[in-house]
Amino acid sequence: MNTVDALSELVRAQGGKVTSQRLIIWRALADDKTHPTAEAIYQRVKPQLPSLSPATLYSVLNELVEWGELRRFDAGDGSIHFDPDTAPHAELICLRCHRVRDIPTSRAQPPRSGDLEGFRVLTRSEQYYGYCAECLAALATSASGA
Amino acid sequence: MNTVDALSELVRAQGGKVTSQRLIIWRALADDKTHPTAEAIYQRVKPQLPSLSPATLYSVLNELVEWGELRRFDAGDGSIHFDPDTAPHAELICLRCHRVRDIPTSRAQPPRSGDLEGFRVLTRSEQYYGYCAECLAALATSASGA
DNA sequence: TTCTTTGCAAATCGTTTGCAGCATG
DNA sequence: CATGCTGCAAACGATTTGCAAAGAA
Repeated sequence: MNTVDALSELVRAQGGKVTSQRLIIWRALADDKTHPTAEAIYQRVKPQLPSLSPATLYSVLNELVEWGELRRFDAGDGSIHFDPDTAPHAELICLRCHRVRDIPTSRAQPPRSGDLEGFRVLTRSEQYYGYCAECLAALATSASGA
Repeated sequence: MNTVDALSELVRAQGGKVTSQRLIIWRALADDKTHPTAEAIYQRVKPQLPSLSPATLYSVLNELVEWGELRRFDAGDGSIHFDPDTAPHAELICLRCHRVRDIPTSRAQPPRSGDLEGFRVLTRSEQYYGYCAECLAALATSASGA
């Protein structure tokens, strides 16, 4: 995600307004590596902005996603997770306990531009789905136990 | 996604039953490259199984996801999309019109196993978010027009 | 002042749940 | 025959909507 200053300019350039709600939500997201859900972000921001309505939060999150500043992904636990980290990395997602862990990705090779046909890429997302060590153990136990 | 035969064996190995609902849904998904939503799959299967309840469809889809046979991802249009294609490829997703297009990925390099700490990877997912040519044009128009 | 954004609360809609009957193995 | 699965319909919960009031430019 960009800096608060850069986002402010972006909003103004679009004829929008830099409100305190936007500022507080942007700051709450800065440098976040926890892949929070909307609910988690809400709880985090609430103390600084007790009157914040969920509708506003969703609206701000959605615009960040549309600007390519925030990434939204499905961890399979029924709710959507957000990630403001635009540095190249991948997520390891357990299909059983739905925990999410970041891992480095050595390669940051975008697809050949010839394949893109005019598409402008803003963010990339990479996920590895499988089972974490704990769940593998649990599955092995239940399999032999049954 | 695996073949119907392989899935049948997998189900039986778990003490499950190969029902006609599972078979029909599996077949409907085979070789699908359209990234359908649950709703789209429902409409596709309905004619062959008019009594199918959404609950059953979701149940079958969810177990496929947990087995690593089906991939689920967020295209930002409010509903979840599915993809049975396990061959290495990436999706190009437009943040404005939410259309999804497949592109080849030359590299299929999994992360160094040292980083995985016992995690067993079943499927990988790669998405590029941005704007398609049409939406870029529309954005340029509205920007100059306003 | 003007026009975007907020907050509220109700509405929406995709998805899940609980349970009785049914079909598979 | 035993158990897992299905269909139904209600419940659920995350996200969105509409509108009047508030605040940024």
